[in-house]
Amino acid sequence: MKKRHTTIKDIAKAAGVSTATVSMILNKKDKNISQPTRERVLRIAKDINYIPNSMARSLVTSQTKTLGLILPDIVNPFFPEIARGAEDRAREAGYSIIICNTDDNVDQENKYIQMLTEKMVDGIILTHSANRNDEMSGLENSRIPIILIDRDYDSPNVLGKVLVDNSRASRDGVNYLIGKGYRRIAYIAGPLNTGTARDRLEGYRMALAEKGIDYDERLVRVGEYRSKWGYEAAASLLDDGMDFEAIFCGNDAIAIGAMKRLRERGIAVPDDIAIMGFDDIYIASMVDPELTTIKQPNYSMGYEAVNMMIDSIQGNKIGKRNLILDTELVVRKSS
Amino acid sequence: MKKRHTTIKDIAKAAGVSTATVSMILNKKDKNISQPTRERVLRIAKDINYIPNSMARSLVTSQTKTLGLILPDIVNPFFPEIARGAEDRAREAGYSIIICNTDDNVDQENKYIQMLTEKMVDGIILTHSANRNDEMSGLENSRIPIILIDRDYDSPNVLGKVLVDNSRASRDGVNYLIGKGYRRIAYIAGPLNTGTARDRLEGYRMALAEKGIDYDERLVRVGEYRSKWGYEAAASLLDDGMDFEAIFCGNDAIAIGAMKRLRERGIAVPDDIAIMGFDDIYIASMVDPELTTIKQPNYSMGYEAVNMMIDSIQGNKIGKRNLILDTELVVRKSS
DNA sequence: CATTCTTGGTTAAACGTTTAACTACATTTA
DNA sequence: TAAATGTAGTTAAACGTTTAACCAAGAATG
Repeated sequence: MKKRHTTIKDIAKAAGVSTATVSMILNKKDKNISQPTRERVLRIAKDINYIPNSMARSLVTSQTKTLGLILPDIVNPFFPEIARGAEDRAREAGYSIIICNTDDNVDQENKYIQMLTEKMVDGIILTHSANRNDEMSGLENSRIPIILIDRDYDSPNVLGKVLVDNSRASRDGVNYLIGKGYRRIAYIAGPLNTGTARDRLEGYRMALAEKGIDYDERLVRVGEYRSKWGYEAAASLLDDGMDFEAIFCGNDAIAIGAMKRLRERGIAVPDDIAIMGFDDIYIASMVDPELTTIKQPNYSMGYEAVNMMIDSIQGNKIGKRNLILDTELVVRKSS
Repeated sequence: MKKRHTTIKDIAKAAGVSTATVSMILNKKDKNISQPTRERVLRIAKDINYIPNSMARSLVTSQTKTLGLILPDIVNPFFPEIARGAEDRAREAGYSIIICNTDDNVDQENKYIQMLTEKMVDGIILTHSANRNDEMSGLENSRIPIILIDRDYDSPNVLGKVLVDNSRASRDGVNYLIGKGYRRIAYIAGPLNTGTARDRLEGYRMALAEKGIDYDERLVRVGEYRSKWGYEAAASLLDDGMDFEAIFCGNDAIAIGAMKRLRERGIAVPDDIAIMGFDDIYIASMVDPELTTIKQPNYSMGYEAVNMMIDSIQGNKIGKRNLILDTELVVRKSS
């Protein structure tokens, strides 16, 4: 009593036509099929509740209508919106998305690329985890098209990129702070083995340089993209007796951690010290005071990456394409 | 110049054996294959960088090693952990996960079930979106195994459930508040067409009843699971001139919204009014004051659901199985 | 009226695996 | 020594589609 699914053959038999005919009708490649036949076949298909088997189809067309989405960790509030944007565009185009969490582990990433290759996905959207010291990444010898998202990386294998200009965004943010009159601005950075952290730090330095403010490296702390780090770094800045009027943070998580510590020390934000984040994660508008930050277009990144992928799959070989999306300064209460 | 992948046939030819032999070796069903042959085949497979085509395999085995995960919205901070738990267990077992966002739209859910069926996933993990007025749900005539998560629903088609006892958890939470001496406790509920909201409200009433506190319906507001609703409901409670010492909220989002409004009105939490949430989302520990709440085991829910699914796929037909996971009262500063 | 087009299909191969059934030979066992 | 068992494979069908190539008969064209 093996559960057999109804197939195109069943329809063919019931309708008294060949499977080819059925296939053509179901795929609307039916210019030369008579109306009565078409209707009969469609009717029967509906009656027996026919569901196509896309494995079989994929085997012959070598298209799975499936995309892989590899990112560090869906639990990190930065990524769900990306995933959602990706999924939305995918659905519109009839694609589905397999999701993979790497925890920024290159080995894991490589395994996933391999797995997705076996599953014959039509493309991969990748937030690449390679650190600078990249041992040969699986990205390099993948045979399926890859679009990079959020993090830049150079490889002949990537077909496109969707990024933001972190350095510029960061510069704009610091400029805003300077414009508000703050001069001594501390910076709590993320890990410098990531390109985003390097670029953001560079933007910070550029902004200072442009306004003729000296770069004081004692005001800069390098760590991780986590609120725990912000919490620690803020303490260390205070304990070192630095004087500063504002803290620009590598991302919102850091900012929130820092704010927490300042609050514990009885320092008022923004009256005593202003705080600025980066990302505009969901939480940013809910903390007290609401966080001024630089909004990354996460949803759009996901959406556009998939869009680019689909464009390219459908043969509009636009060649290598890079998309730089705009960030937006979101002024709230913390500055 | 069509891009052809290397197949098992290429290996077979190069090794001078049949494809069956290669297949057996690659799948470790190779009891009666000689060691030299085995080594030769493996060698060649590696050399030509062979990658199996799982479409072809799936077609014959009718197993895709893929699971569908249908949930309302991955952007809602409640769900990423579930997704992560699911993905982690899936990966351990060699499965991958297709993710689907329904926005609590039953039509969308049905379309996804259909799509996943076409893709021949081995199972579906579903946070069901049906409201009470459920027009025939696609769940009912799916032919693939379904495991329900977070939201209960009765259907012969579901193979198992992973839930928490919302009513009990809620009762425990309110009991805690009562234990702390609060008597007049308001309740800001989620939408009562969801089972979770109904159960949580019931728990609230039970706790009151047990301690002989009158249920005052003017202290109860019903709305949505969003912080905006908490923000509005808090205002309405205050504006109606109700007196109360604590607010128990249907979830953390509501609680955060309510806290925001109280702050704006200059009401101190917890000194003037205590607040308690439900879920323990990531943000809960970052707001000020940190939110006392009831932790749902989201990661475990995802993990266990997939685990149950895999168990059942692998033939350990344990029959219909329901798993009720424990919640945990997390006492922080807001109460 | 012979030819070409159109209409309405059919046939059969192909996609890349897995797997049940078979073979051929060598070795054990009764 | 005949039968059974073990070893090392091979053959071929099957999974459910798609699609290029073919076909037959009537309609239109020159």
